Amino acid sequence: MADDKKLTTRAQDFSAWYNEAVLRAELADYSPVRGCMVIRPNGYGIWERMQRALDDMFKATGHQNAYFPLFIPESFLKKEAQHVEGFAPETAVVTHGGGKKLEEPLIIRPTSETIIYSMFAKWVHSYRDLPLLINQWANVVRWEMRTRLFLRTLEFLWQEGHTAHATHDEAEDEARRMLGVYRDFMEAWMAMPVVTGQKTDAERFAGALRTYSCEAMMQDNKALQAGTSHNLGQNFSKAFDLTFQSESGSLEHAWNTSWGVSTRLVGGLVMTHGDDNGLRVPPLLAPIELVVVPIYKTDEERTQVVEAANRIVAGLHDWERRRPGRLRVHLDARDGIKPGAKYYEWELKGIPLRMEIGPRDLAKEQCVLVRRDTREKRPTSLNTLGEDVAELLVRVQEDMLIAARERREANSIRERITYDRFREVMDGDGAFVYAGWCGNPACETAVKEETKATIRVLPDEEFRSAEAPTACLKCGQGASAEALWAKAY
RNA sequence: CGGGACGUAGCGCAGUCCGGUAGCGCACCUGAAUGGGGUUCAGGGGGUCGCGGGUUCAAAUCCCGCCGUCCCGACCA
Repeated sequence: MADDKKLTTRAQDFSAWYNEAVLRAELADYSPVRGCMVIRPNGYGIWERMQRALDDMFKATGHQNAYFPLFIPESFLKKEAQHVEGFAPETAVVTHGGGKKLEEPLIIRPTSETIIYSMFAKWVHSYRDLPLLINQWANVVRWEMRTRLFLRTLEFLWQEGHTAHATHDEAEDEARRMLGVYRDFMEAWMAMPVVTGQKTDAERFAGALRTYSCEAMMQDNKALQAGTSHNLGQNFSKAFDLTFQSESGSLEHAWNTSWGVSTRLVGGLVMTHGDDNGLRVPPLLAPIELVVVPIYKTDEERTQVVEAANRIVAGLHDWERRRPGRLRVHLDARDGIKPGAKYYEWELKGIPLRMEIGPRDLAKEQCVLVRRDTREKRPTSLNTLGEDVAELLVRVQEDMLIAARERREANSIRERITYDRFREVMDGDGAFVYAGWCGNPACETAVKEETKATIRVLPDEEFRSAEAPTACLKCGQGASAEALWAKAY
């Protein structure tokens, strides 16, 4: 819809709005291969900043980066029974190489547990080799039936951490710790609040003992599984003979964890913060934090204003040396495009802060700063510009998280709810519903069939309701746990 | 794999019923004016009409076959 200047209204069709927003903000494009996407520089810039921040966090928690092969022998995948059952239906398989049929087909990794733990088995001999903490940045392939830009593509970029530990408790601590790292990242960097907790057996990773996840609420009140962390127990170490000699001399199987987040986060960012004018990117992740738009009529004015703008940008660069990290500022000096058109373009891309500067401003030694999140305009003196910009960026980052959290809570139901009412809610606007679960998988399945909602997680304590639910949402029998029920992407 | 729709310029579409010179909007290029929230005017470039076959003097249009995409279900980070 190149001639339609406004984005589709979210209320009418959030999915249509999402596709439109992603394409028009030039985050991604469709590729010639169905279900795969091309990430454009603007989208990759956001992902790159996510990558860097996460990588720093992984380094700080003692993990090292490594790289493992794209191809996995078919027999490897089959070594862990649940794992192959879970992933076999969605694998891409290479059967020919060099013009000849291969003796053993090669799977294009849907995830790397098998190849990584087969190597861990070579590297680990003693309890002194543990814990082994590895992360890899890679692309993986899962042959999904239905795809959506960023949220579910056949091929996607991600990070997968894989660790080996001497005891169950150490592995459990690691899985929980990395879930916390994800949560911190999503809230502090993405301004995207999440509910953490444990997955039910139905939603557990194929081959894991326990799966933990971060669930974020999108603007259509659906949940997005934004990151997962698994305690794999000894399932893979037994399948790949990953053993070590303990301090007491006995031979034992190691305990593994794995955890990952993907380019799906970029989609989550769009679905959390976007509005009818396009994206809203939190300052910490914005490839450009501040865009300067000069305003002028005549050529003389243009010369004068652009020169002044260049001076101001240089001044900001000078000032920024006192601030950690370089201020990412862009002067949009393109001629022949009216300022209004530039405003729309940068708003569409979600640049958090805009500076408008023209002859009238220069005469008053000021400029106008405009926040993308609230679109609030504020005249600002050029003398204190550095401090004001820095302060505004911090405030925008904070306010976006607060706004997202308020929206989530406004669409959460914690009061006791009947199943009929629950069905109405799920048929209507949807919500995060905190209600009891008896622990019976049959109830979970029945609800999924009837409403398409599932148990997203059994929330961690801090997310649970003040009063523990007493009855199962579906069967009304005694509740053994509180569950977060919602529709999901 | 079941149900529905579509395939015509970079994007969005009209034209198909009723066969007769390949069109529109946006984007792009040139020029001029304009410039504090999506500028205006004038000129211009760009398409084997998804692919293959058939009917016909003549096919985007009718017939047959194939391919592809999107939406709705089952699968999923």
